[in-house]
Amino acid sequence: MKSPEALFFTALGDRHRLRILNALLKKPMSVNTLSSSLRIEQSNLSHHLKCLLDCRFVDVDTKGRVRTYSLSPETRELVKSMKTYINHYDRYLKKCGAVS
Amino acid sequence: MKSPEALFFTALGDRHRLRILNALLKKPMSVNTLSSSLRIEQSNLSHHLKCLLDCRFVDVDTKGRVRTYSLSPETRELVKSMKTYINHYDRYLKKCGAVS
DNA sequence: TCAATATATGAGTAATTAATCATATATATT
DNA sequence: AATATATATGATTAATTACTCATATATTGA
Repeated sequence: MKSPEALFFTALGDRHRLRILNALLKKPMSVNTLSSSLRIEQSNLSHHLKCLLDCRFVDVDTKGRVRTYSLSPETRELVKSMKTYINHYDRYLKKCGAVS
Repeated sequence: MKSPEALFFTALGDRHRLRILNALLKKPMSVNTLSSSLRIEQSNLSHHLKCLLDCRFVDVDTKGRVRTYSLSPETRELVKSMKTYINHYDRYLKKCGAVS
């Protein structure tokens, strides 16, 4: 079983989940809105949202049958501070053959 | 193909690679030393080191046939600042069924 | 030069993670 | 109550990533 550290990075190391976080950085959104604006199929999206919610990277607010997801305040900070680091490694990352 | 962001997290989202970075946080080490102290088989270790080196998470210094790996200064900062975030999500991470 | 030591690499296999599909649940509307 | 809409979930399959094994390369010392 993975360590919390590895789980943390694994949970964030997915294209769709990062797109979701970036979208929520702008404003809270329902599943439907996320699905159509990011072009991620509903069921697939729900699985990713579950992962993000389980880890508390996002919060959710339910109104009737609409569920609106938002970034948790900590995650907002995290995502922003990550960007500066990623910027630094950016041009090297694609050279790592181990991950693709 | 993955975005630089996703590559960044994927490269870090591996148990062994994180153990390597944590070990190098203390002091630079040769492949041999890393292999025996972390109990990672030599060839497997080399593959992980290649990944970390390609991404410039580590630097290497070659003296004869001994190659000594060290944390790049940026990575030292990164690893430390990550720990505070990970601490916050720690108890939730294990609940994410999507990754194991 | 030959053997030994340290490390790296490529290819194949195993393990993990993501996507898909069918279906379930819950709420709202008629 | 019946239907429609929004979202979630479990199981299967597809894709990605890690591990292993055999072998390669490079350096050192006899």
